[in-house]
Amino acid sequence: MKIEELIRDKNIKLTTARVKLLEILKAADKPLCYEEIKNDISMDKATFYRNISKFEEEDILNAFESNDKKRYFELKLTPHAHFVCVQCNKVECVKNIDIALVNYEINNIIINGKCPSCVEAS
Amino acid sequence: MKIEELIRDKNIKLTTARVKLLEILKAADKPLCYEEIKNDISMDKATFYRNISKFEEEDILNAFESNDKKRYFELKLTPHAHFVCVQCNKVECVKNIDIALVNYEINNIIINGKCPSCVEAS
DNA sequence: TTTACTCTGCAACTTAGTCGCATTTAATAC
DNA sequence: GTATTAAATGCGACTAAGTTGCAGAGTAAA
Ligand SMILES: [Mn+2]
Ligand SMILES: [Mn+2]
Ligand SMILES: [Zn+2]
Ligand SMILES: [Zn+2]
Repeated sequence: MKIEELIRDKNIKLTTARVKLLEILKAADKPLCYEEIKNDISMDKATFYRNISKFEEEDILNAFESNDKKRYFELKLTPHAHFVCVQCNKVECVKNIDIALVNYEINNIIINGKCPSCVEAS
Repeated sequence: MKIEELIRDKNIKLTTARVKLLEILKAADKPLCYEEIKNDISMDKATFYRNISKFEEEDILNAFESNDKKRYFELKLTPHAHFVCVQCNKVECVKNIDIALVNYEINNIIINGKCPSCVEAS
């Protein structure tokens, strides 16, 4: 999946800002928030969030609210769950978990709790 | 489980504000946010959140961040998951879902997606 | 290269939740 | 009961992630 094609397939314009943003998200091995991305992009905060919204509308990415009041973003590739540590706020991908709810449409599963190192430390 | 005993078992003072707050949370059949509670309590917003933090420290309640950027609170009784609709922001309890992660400690499972009525409407 | 429309940067704004501080209240001791 | 002390409260000011309005820049198609 090439980034440029990903954008052209959708109803949005191909800009350098968008390509850069999608490249960063594609290279990431976990969901990222604005704070983690801002130093690697030149676009303004408002533009960042407007582009994120566009990507959500176009069904390119998934987002969820973490425990630290920040929103985390990840490209919609293979569906999987996420773990968020309520102590150190680390975000991890969790494959191999499957949940089904009849008549519901599931976008994301977030598991809140303590990660192994925070469990051990407490 | 009587509210007064619940407080006395813990290392916090028994105040009318706390009793009222716990009664509301106990009577609720789903997690509630400050906005949904504020009209039924007389305590200040700061006091509300400070009490919620105390309850969390004392392991009386669970909290999670919803899609609407509000934090939802529920007494820690029988463990179960929660569904949050990304469209109408409705919060529901979901029993009968069980997830285990070795070496992790799970507090809460939040399923994000569209509820049946929002699925139908779209 | 013109035109129409989208995207962008900037600055001002919104809002759930937090913090500092002076006052009140609950719990314990006398 | 009254005194003592530490915790709880109300108020107003503050924080910070994210949003919005607007004017100018860039993209796509003709
Ligand atoms: Mn992931
Ligand atoms: Mn519940
Ligand atoms: Zn952790
Ligand atoms: Zn819904």
